[in-house]
Amino acid sequence: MASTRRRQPTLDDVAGAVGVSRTTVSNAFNRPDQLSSALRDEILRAAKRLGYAGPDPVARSLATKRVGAIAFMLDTAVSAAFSDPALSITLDALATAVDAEGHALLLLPGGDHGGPPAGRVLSAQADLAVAYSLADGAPALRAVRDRGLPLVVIDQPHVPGSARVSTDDRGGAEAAARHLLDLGHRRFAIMSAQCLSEPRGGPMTTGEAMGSAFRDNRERLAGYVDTLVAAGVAVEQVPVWETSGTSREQAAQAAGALLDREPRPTALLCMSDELALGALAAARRRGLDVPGELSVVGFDDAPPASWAEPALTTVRQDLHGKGTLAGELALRLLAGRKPPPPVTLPVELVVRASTGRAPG
Amino acid sequence: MASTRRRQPTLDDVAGAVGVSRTTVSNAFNRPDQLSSALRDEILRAAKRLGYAGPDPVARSLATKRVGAIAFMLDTAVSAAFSDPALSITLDALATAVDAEGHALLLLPGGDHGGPPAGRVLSAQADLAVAYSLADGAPALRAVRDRGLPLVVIDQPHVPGSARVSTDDRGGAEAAARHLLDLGHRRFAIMSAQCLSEPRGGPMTTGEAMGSAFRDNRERLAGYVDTLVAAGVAVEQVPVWETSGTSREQAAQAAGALLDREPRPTALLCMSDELALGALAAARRRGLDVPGELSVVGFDDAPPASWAEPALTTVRQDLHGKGTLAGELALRLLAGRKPPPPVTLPVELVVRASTGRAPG
DNA sequence: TGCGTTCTCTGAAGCGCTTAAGACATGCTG
DNA sequence: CAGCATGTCTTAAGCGCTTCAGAGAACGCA
Repeated sequence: MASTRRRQPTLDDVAGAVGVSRTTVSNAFNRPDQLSSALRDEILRAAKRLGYAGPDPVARSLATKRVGAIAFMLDTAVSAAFSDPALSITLDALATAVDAEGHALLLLPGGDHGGPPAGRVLSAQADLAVAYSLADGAPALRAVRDRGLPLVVIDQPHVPGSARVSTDDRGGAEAAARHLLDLGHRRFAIMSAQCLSEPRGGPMTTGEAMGSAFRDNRERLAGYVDTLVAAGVAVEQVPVWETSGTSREQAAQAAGALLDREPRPTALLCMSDELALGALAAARRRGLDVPGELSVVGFDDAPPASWAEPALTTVRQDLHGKGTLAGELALRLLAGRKPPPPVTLPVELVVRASTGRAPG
Repeated sequence: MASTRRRQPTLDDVAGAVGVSRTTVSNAFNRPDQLSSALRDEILRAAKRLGYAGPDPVARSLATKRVGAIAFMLDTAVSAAFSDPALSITLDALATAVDAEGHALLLLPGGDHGGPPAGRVLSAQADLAVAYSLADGAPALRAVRDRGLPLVVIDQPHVPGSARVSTDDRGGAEAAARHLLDLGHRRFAIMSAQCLSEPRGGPMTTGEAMGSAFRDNRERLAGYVDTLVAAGVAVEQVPVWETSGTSREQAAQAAGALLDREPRPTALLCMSDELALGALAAARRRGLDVPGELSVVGFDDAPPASWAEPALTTVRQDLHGKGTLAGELALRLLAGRKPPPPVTLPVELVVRASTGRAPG
């Protein structure tokens, strides 16, 4: 295509130049033990002279039925992905794990329906797909199945035939809510990231929120709500706010809306650290003392949680371990082995400085 | 391979089932105008019935000589990439730009020599490569050339035949240094990220630092040093510290080492916001008032710079624009057009609260 | 009616590589 | 010296798809 790129030499060119068969040249690159080292050297020299950089990856893949890449499917745009430390860490661990076996990551960012467009998935050059927190019923998942690609899902409902790793979202949320109840709080508000496949932004009822297309959302919400209900909190009075995006600024705006309500909540349950950090910013702007007048708890325990001022009370999950495990599962499926039973990773409440006794 | 994955049907299977030629089935998927819509519907129905999800991407690529992916080559591991907001933003903008034309990003993380291993590049399934701040002479660059892949370089020395976009690193550094000189500072220290291909961590002379394998490092350093020298500062007295990694904690440690020296510097020139934010943390731990006792300036103006406490004085570059431009250049090369002359994007000093008059 | 178009569909040649199977010469064993 | 293993290289059949160059039939127009 590129006019500047003139035709690259092929195996046949090298074979012709040296006067051997194409197979021998292929072996020179792939199976050095299959030919005399003298001939091999000659072939490699000729290749270099002709500007042959080695077997064409695409042609090789067609012949071997192996690409050497793993498709990573996100719900969000790449931007949101990278600005979310929780995802970054998981992705990194995954990349490291599969890199060891020579697999690179092909990024398939989200489109409009809670995941990448099906067309992208169908034409992706990959041996396996990893789905990270896609919306239920995302078209991408169907496309993966149609193609017969092995699949690893992270923080999503189980897909038959695929490997799965997820987090004890509900347990973590319960622990967070219980912690605040123990501190005497009774007026709560909940901050949620995007709930529905079609993001909206703004207040919603707990009922609406429970209809979230995202499993981790539903689980965390259920953990909060069940715990509050069990403690006798009138949950229909608990406002839930969906942020309009994932940036910290958007989180701050959402938190502001919640904090400007009367009566003002004394405790904010946030479904991620980024939301919680936005809430801290909103509180600061209003001159609200945290934790004196407002307690905030996050989820994930990503690095910024401990840098924050005040340091964030949050639910720790092993992000790195999650990614590593997902990578190992991927390698396992690629090796032709069966997916093991789904794994749920434990969480742990980390109490820091952003939560305190309820005021008054 | 995967024993669970049974043979997927091919174009021929569909053609056989419908009783048409393979070409016609191909056309049904790729060029709907080449056949009657009745037949097309029948073919699509048959495909669905047989579980044929569309043309195999690899085979299609072999025939069309087009993959639909762009290799993104990093110096660092994926982790560092994602924890660096400057890179995240650039990468996102790039991804968005090329996504519009149907290209996904293939991530090639760094190995040991200032970029991904050559072997990974040679076997990467991509139509074009983007190099982001690789070390000079990284093997990956040679591999790209050997393969005859089009190349876009970001923040790197120009490579003949490739497109290039970079930042006015030197100008930005000069502005930062001048700002501090104007505030009366005379005792400086410089914090640098990884300088050499082989990271070391620790103090280094400005001479060593100028031998950095990374162009942006050299340029920023030169900007600082030239400006200080021109103002009569004894530059051999200015300590330079290379951090041992890119995390904020590592930056804080490096800054701590600098702040514990006697006489303590009153101004810290940091080659990135992340380093500067680490420095703020180190100052806080030591009870140093910023900007009363210490001024800190960063580079990049990524979002966390303005959230910081105190908000960071820094050199703004248009990270999003840089990524978008790189993406456009990539598309341009893919369209077979010639690379335009290298572009250098302007920068701008943003004065916030982390810099003030020199104490005393 | 005759002839050039247009519409549909087919044949066949690749794209560049891997790999099973086999040819041939050589060395080794008993 | 027969017989067998070993080492070296070749032949040829794919991998699954795209696309150029037609073949026929149906159609329009003068």
